[in-house]
Amino acid sequence: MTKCVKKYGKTTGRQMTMEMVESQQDGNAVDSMPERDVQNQPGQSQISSMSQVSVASSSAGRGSPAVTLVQLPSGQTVHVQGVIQATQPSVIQSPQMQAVQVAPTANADESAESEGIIDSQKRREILSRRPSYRKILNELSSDAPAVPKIEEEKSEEEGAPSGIPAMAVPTSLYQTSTGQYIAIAQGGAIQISNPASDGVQGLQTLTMTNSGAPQPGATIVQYAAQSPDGTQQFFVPGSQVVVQAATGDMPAYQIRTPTTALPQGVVMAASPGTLHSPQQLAEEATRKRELRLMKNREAAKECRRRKKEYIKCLESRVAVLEVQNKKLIEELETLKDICSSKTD
DNA sequence: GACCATATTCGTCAATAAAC
DNA sequence: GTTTATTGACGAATATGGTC
Repeated sequence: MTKCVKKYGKTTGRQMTMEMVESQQDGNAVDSMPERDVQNQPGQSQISSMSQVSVASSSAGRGSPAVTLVQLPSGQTVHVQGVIQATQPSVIQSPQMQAVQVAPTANADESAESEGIIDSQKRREILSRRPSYRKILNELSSDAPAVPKIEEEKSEEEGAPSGIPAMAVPTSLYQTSTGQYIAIAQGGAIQISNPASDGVQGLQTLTMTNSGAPQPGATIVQYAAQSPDGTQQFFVPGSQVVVQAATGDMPAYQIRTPTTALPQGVVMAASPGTLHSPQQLAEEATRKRELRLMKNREAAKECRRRKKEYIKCLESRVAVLEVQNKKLIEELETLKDICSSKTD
């Protein structure tokens, strides 16, 4: 694997550059592509492979621009409408471009007085963030149909896919020391989510059918990292224990009645709504923080994925524009030749 | 193999935009 | 105005490649 050239240090500006360093032809999956917070994308650049872009043109009707088919190195075929197009919004929106144009004031004093305000406004505008990658890309795709849209996340919002029973809305969420998440839904269903796996594949739901009447007060989940017999245990209401088998590809869970007191390493958490003591409040705050961190963690992952997709889209666009540019140059040369032969 | 430099990945924080 | 989503920035951990 070839190394990447570091684009800039940490003390310098961290503005995103689209400058690519090396090329990689294999078209890796997004997740396998190396990145440094997308400061450099050695696995992304296809600029050097422009020679592999093939073009097929077809003329459109009168007044409408010709449609060009561009075959990208990745095998993707892109329809490019017209060689000369109306000005399109730049896909790379510099924050400076968003700076407010301040009209000159007639009164110099007022101007001086408002200078500080204007400066702060300008600074604020300059520092303001550009629209999200999803938005930029979707706007791009509305301008140019060849640009793929970043799809809205549907897997979570639209519920479980067909064939998989819909999950109950969790009322309490806990994380074990091994990184698994345990959600207790209304009705007693326990959902165990393994963050290492994808989506619902990492979810197991345990429905308590024999737990009897719920205990008054807090819903208690107790988690033991490992019991003496090599299993993971989750203690649930009704003085019962959900035991996870330690071996096997498919984790098996079993409801047991505990025979001993709480093993070492048991973590207890109380559900919201029944908090009274400062300790419980602190636990609730911790729980909320964990939830927030978990959500942000997932959001960061998603953001990075979109960013990679966005950069891939930009690279495709560069490839298309390179081809167009080449065509224009060739056309210009042809016209020049025709003109020179006529004058002779 | 040890060590170093650099690259990559990931979690977190904080600022901002967008949604409500 | 509050909540939620998004994303740049940062640092830590880890991976990778080169040199001795």
